[in-house]
Order: sequence, then structure tokens, then C-alpha cells
Amino acid sequence: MKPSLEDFKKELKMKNIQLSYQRLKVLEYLTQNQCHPTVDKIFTDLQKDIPTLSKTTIYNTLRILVEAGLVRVITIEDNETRYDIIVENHGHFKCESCGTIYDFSIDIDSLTSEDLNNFKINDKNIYFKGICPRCLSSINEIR
Amino acid sequence: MKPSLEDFKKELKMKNIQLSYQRLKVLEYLTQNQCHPTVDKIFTDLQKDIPTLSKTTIYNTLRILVEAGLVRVITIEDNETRYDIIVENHGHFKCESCGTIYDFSIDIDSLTSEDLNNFKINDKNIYFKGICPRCLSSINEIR
DNA sequence: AATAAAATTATAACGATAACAATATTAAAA
DNA sequence: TTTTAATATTGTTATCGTTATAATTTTATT
Ligand SMILES: [Mn+2]
Ligand SMILES: [Mn+2]
Ligand SMILES: [Zn+2]
Ligand SMILES: [Zn+2]
Repeated sequence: MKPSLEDFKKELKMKNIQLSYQRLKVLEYLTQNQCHPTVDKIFTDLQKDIPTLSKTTIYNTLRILVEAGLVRVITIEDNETRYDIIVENHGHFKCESCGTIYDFSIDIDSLTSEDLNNFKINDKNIYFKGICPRCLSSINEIR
Repeated sequence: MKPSLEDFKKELKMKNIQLSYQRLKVLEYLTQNQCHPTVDKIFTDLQKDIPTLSKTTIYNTLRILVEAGLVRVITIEDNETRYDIIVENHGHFKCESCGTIYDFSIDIDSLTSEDLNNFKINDKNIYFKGICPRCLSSINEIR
């Protein structure tokens, strides 16, 4: 079950985080655009609705949402930080041709290593890279 | 078996990549300091030996080594790109307390997902975060 | 030795993010 | 409701990692 905007509102209230108009819009955006957007993408798109919007607000809001555990950071690429409203465990695949980031299901919880027996694990991320089916087929067409 | 500096030299020769003094020093440094250093760390440390060294050279060298497949990029944190001379599959754990990055063995090759059946996978990265044993014990001491 | 190619260096430019202060908005108190 | 305090947003500036560019040096080729 994917979490609704209402669930997020409740969670913020529980954690005593004020839900301003801007923060609501960011949450709305993330639930509706689950393409792992960058700060710049979020800002540019939301600015159409909120002309006075500041990019600093996007940074602040995302930091707060990440700290509250409602949003997760995706660092699959070293030059672009992305954000994901889905915090449940799943993997990420980035196509090196078209740049799209795909979700994939994988049993991260059961993923572990003998070497980490005495470590306290708080967060797990799995990043794959390669070529997506769409790009693979378009390459075949050319040949 | 960990690869020796000689192996790297051979591999570079095979790929027609010139081994300059600076490139050799970077390779040497990475084999001797397997702590996943940042560009700045590599530069600062090597500058002691090579006073005329330029940071641009570190960037260029690392880009070439990554392209040649001799070095892998670690993007476990969004604000610091790190480099690893060990390209064989293994996972990375970053301690959120002391910042140390630990290697751990894990069977990445057998790690896959139904969702990626038609994808061509070129690269896999596993990043964990949490608290390392050393930091865990020092926290306990205080209590 | 002369020439061409490649690598290194120094410098400037760029872009993402953070710091900061001023303004606006919301919450709490009177 | 008015006043006051706290918080959020905005606009601006600063910082830092990285890349682009051109000049210089080194290496390879003839
Ligand atoms: Mn995702
Ligand atoms: Mn490693
Ligand atoms: Zn693609
Ligand atoms: Zn630690």
C-alpha cells in the first residue's frame, strides 16, 4: 500500500513539524512524481504554481523531511542528489543511456554480511547501473 | 589475492594508457591507502612528496583510472565522492559517528531482482550506514 | 635534433549547497 | 482581539567541489 498524503500529514503532526503551504506542496509533488527528482526539478516545477518560491525553502524542507524519515536520499550518481518519498526498502537502477532511475523490489532486510555482526545498521541502499530495456531495444533497431 | 602495483602497470600498458610519474603516485597511494579517500585527501597527501602537483591532475587521473576500470567510485554520501582501488564486488558501510568506511564481503553477483530481467546490469553498489563497533563501545562507556 | 602529441599545471568559471540576515507568517500569551 | 514570541520563507552572498581553458612542460615520433 502506498502512503497517502494524509498519512504524511499525520506523521508530521506527530513529530511536531509544522505543515506550511510550501512543505505541503513539496510533499504533494513527491507523492505525485515518484521519479526521484533533484532539488532543481522540484523547484522549477513548483515555481510555476508558487511564483515567490525560494530554492532555499526546497533545501530546508527536504532536509526536514529526510530527518523526519519521510523522505530518503538517493546518491546513485556523484553529481546529483535525488529524493524518494518511498522509504520502504527497494533497490534503484539507473540507465546509463537515458538516465531514468527505476525502482526494483529486492529483499534488503535479509541482506547482510558476517563482517557486520557487531555493527548497528540504520540504513541500506542498493544501486545498480546499466541499460534499460527501452534503450536496449532502440540500440538493436539501429543495427 | 589483492592486486599489486605491477598488475596495474601491466593493465595500463595493455589499454595504451601512459604511466606518468603523477599517475604512478596516485596508483601507489590508492593501493597503500585503501580507506576510500577523497580527491582532496589524495591531493593533500601526495603534495607533500610532489610540491608542484596540481589538483586537476588528480581529477584527470582518477577519471582515466575509473574509465579504464581500475578504480571504482563510491558515492555513499552525497557531498563527498570517494575512490576505491578494489573493484571486486564488496559492500561498503559508513559509520555515521566517526565517518569511517568499512568494506564488507557480500555475494553481490547472486544479488538480483525479477524486475530487472530485461535490464543489462553493468555495475552494482551496496551501501550501508550505521554505527561501527568501536563507536558503539565508546558510547556504552559513557553511560 | 626537430616536430608532434600528450600530460601537467595554473587560472578562471561553474553549479550545487549552505550561511546569513531581512521579511513574512504562524502560534502563544496577554 | 491585540501583542508578543517563535518559526518559516525569501533573497542574497559565500563556500566548496568540480570542470573548462589555455599555457607550459614532458614524452614520443620522425
Ligand atoms: Mn525509489
Ligand atoms: Mn572498498
Ligand atoms: Zn534507458
Ligand atoms: Zn565509528
